[in-house]
Amino acid sequence: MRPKAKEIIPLVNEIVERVNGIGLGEQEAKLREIYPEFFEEKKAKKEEKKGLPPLPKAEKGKVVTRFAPNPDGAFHLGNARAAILSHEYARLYGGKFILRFDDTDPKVKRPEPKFYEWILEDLEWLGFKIDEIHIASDRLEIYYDYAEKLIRSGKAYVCTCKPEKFRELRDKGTPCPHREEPVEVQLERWRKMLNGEYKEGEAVVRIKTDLKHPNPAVREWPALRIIDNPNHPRTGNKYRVWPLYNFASAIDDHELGVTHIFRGQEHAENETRQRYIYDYFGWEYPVTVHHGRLSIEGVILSKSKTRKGIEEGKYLGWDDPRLGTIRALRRRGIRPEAIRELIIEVGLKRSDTTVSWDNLAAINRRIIEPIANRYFFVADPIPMYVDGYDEEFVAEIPLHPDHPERGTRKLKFRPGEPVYVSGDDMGLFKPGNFVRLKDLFNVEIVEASEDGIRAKFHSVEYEVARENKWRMVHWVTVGRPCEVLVPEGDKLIVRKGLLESDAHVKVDDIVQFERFGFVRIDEVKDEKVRAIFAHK
RNA sequence: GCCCGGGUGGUGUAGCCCGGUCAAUCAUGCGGGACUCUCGAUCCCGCGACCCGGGUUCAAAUCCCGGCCCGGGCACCA
Repeated sequence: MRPKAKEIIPLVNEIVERVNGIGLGEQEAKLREIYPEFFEEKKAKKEEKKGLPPLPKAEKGKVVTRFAPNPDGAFHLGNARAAILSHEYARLYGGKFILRFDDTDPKVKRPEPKFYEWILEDLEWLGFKIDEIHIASDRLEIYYDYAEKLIRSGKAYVCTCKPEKFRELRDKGTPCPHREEPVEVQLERWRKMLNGEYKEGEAVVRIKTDLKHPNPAVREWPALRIIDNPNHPRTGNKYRVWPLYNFASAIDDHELGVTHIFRGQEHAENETRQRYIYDYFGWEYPVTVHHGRLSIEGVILSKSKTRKGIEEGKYLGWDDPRLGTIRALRRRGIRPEAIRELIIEVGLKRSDTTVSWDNLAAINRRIIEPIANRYFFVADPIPMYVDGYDEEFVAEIPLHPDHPERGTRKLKFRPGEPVYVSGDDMGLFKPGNFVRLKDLFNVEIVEASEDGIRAKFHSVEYEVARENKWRMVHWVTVGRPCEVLVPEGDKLIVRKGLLESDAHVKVDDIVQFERFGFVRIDEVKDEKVRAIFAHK
């Protein structure tokens, strides 16, 4: 057919033209009649695409996954990748999903009590069913036990080298003087670590590895260290020997029966380290899936940057609409299903991905479009004085064009009183131009300036506006004060204006301000409304 | 410097393991149109990509070698 494309194209165009001429309902009816399979196929195809690829070595009912955040900051879209994949596969295989707080660094990445709660809250908001919750700081005795076992079996030792000295030896591939000392000596030092005879930085438990491992960074990696006065938010100063990430993770993944691990590719090398422990104990290492880093265009995800911004007063808090934390997305009116869908779409790729906001917005729009009621919000209002219509006129507009059953809202026009239109539409208000005040009537612009617009009534009928292709604008007469916070990259723009008085909105509603965009109602104080912009 | 990983339209993704069915999927975006009292939604049509070079082969996005580019790791952090 291809060589004949030139002849076919006009034919196709003609047919398309004809089909478009017969109206949508009729088109569908006709199609069902002549080609009923089409509808079934379409559905089947969609479902097939949605799913995640099968998980290697996964047995129905036996998959156990976990998500192990450090509660030192709010949960964000980047973390959500590992979390959602873990949870999704647990559900897919009828398995178990574990939340484990990895709060073993009371010093550099200090956990804070509120983040334990927030993470749980955010996961629940995302629709997670959490089967078990564990907190690493409750489990120190368990880590101690395993550490001692490793020391006894000569697989680990207590090293009291100065860090710089140790690094030097390690890089050369030579053992440090403590490595080969007898077990009794090691155990004695281990006791000294626990009872406080060594101070912070003076001793560390190391796991024996291949001294010639090509990557010096995995050689003789540290498993537990001392922290003086940890003042841990959950255990205070009860414990001063704390496991490092690799040790605690390795032990817990085994102890909790984790079968599949999802984590960022930055952890690939940690797996090599952790495997030593599995080998020493003869355990089977879980199946691991490494994914790339997920970021979203123009949104800040980094915990340290966020914290700094908050401290400097640049951000309103962890849920500032400019941020990529889950609470910030929620505050903007992004639905959990949209986040889940996005992450499933991005999938298991190992390369880093930066998705565009458009992409998330498109998914979210599809979800909220049917639920969001419509209202008129006039940003930067400008009065328009209309001559030539001397009666009161009540415009009754459906709350949602596709759902008349939800009822209507009423906007009243009173002769002699101005209607307010948006400064954003100034380009349409040129003398001699015609515009339609949506659901009210058509006017001709007589004069226009930033201070006010004079217009002349033309006609009521919508059809007149449509035939002439006149543009349509939204408007209010009396409105309640309303501001919309619009995140734009690093800036948070405040749009002030008037919201139609018949808008009975409450906090958490996701609505559409017509011709402005979808917003979530953030606060309603007396008459005043604050909303946060989600997307067009 | 040393050690991993990755490069498919503007963006994201499928395909790569097991070479042909790929003149390459789907979504988003962009352009055009239909419909509609929103510049929204819906529907239709269109645009646009296999990092580069070599090799193997009848046949390469897919296998091999080399190069380039981009991420990540190299903490007594997680």
